[in-house]
Amino acid sequence: MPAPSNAGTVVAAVPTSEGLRSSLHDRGQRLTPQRQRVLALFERIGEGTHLSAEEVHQRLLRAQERVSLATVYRTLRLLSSMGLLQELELPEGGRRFELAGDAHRDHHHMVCVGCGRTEEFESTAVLTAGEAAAGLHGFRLLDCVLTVRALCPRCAERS
Amino acid sequence: MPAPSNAGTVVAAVPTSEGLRSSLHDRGQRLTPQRQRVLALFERIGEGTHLSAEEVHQRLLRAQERVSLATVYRTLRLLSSMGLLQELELPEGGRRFELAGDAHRDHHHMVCVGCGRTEEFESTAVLTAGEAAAGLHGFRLLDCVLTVRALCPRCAERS
DNA sequence: TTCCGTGCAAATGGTTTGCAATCAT
DNA sequence: ATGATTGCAAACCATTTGCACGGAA
Repeated sequence: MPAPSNAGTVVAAVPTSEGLRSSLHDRGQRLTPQRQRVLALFERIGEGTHLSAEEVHQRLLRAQERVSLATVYRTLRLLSSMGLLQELELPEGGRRFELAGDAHRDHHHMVCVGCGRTEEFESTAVLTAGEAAAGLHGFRLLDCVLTVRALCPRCAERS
Repeated sequence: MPAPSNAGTVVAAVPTSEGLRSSLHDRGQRLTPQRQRVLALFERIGEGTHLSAEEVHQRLLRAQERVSLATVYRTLRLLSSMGLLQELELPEGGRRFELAGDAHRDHHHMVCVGCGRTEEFESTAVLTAGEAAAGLHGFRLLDCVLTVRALCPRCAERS
C-alpha cells in the first residue's frame, strides 16, 4: 500500500528539541523529556503515519520510554495546539494524529469503508476550494482535510 | 453511483415509510414506529442540518415522540448502514448525522475551531479531486467530505 | 525556590450491550 | 406464534481531571 507519493526534497521544517523548547518558553511552558519523546516519536516515523493516543503510548513503552497515558493525551493536545501535530478525523478509529508539515494543508485521505485501508493523496485543487470557501465567508483558513470514503478494489468486488 | 435506489418510478429520492419498509424487509428486518420517527425527523429538517444522537433524542421528545436514547443510537447506525443517513466527522462535537442525498457527494463543511460555527459550501472541484484520487488507486468513490478548519471573523479578531 | 508537568487513580461522558418485555409480521 | 426490537440500566472505553509529588527554570 505504499503510495510512492512521498518523494524526496523534504526540507526539515520540523522543530527539534531546541525549537520545541523555545516555542514552549514563549508560552510560559517547559520542555520535558515526555514532550520530547512524543514529538521525537512522530519525527521518527515520518509524516505518513497516523497514531492514536493509545498507539503512541504503546510505541513509547516498546522503546523503553515511559510516558503515562494521561500525559500522552495532554501532550498530543499541546503539540496539536502548537501546530506541530495535526489531528485527523478518520471515519474508522477515534482521534488520530500525525506530524504536521506545510505539506499537510493539502494532504488528504481516502478510506475504504470495507476494510479500513487508507491511501493518502495530494490535491492543490482541494486547498484552492477550501480557500475560496473561507474567503467567501470571511473565515481564515487553518487547514483542510478531505476524507474520501470509498471501496478498495478488493472490497468493491465482494459487493 | 452508489444508492441507485428505486428504478422506474422516480418519485421521492428519499424513502418514505413504504420504501423504508421494503428496504428493511430485504434485510429481514422490521419497520417500527421508532425507525419511522427517526427517519421522518431527518426528512422534516432537510438535508442541511447535522444532528448528534443526543439532539435527535431531544427533538423527538419535544415532538411527543418517545424513542429511547439507546434505540436512537441503534437506529442511526442502521439507517447509516442502509445509506439513508450519512455520518459526518466534524472536528468539534462527536458523531453527527444528516440525511443522505446525492447532493452530499459534494457538500462540505467549514468549522470555526474557536466557536464551533459551521458553514456549508459546495465545490465540484473537490468531488473531481476525490474522483481522480479514487481512480488512481482503483477505488470506487462513495462520497467525499471536506472539512475546512478555520477561524470565523469574530474569533480571528480575538487572536 | 517557584510552579509547571507528571503519574496515578478516580471521574466523566458518549456509546454499546444484556436481558426481559413488547411488538411487527 | 416467532423472532426482531425496544427500554432500561449496567457495562464499556476513550479521554479528562484532581491531587500530591518531582523536576525544569
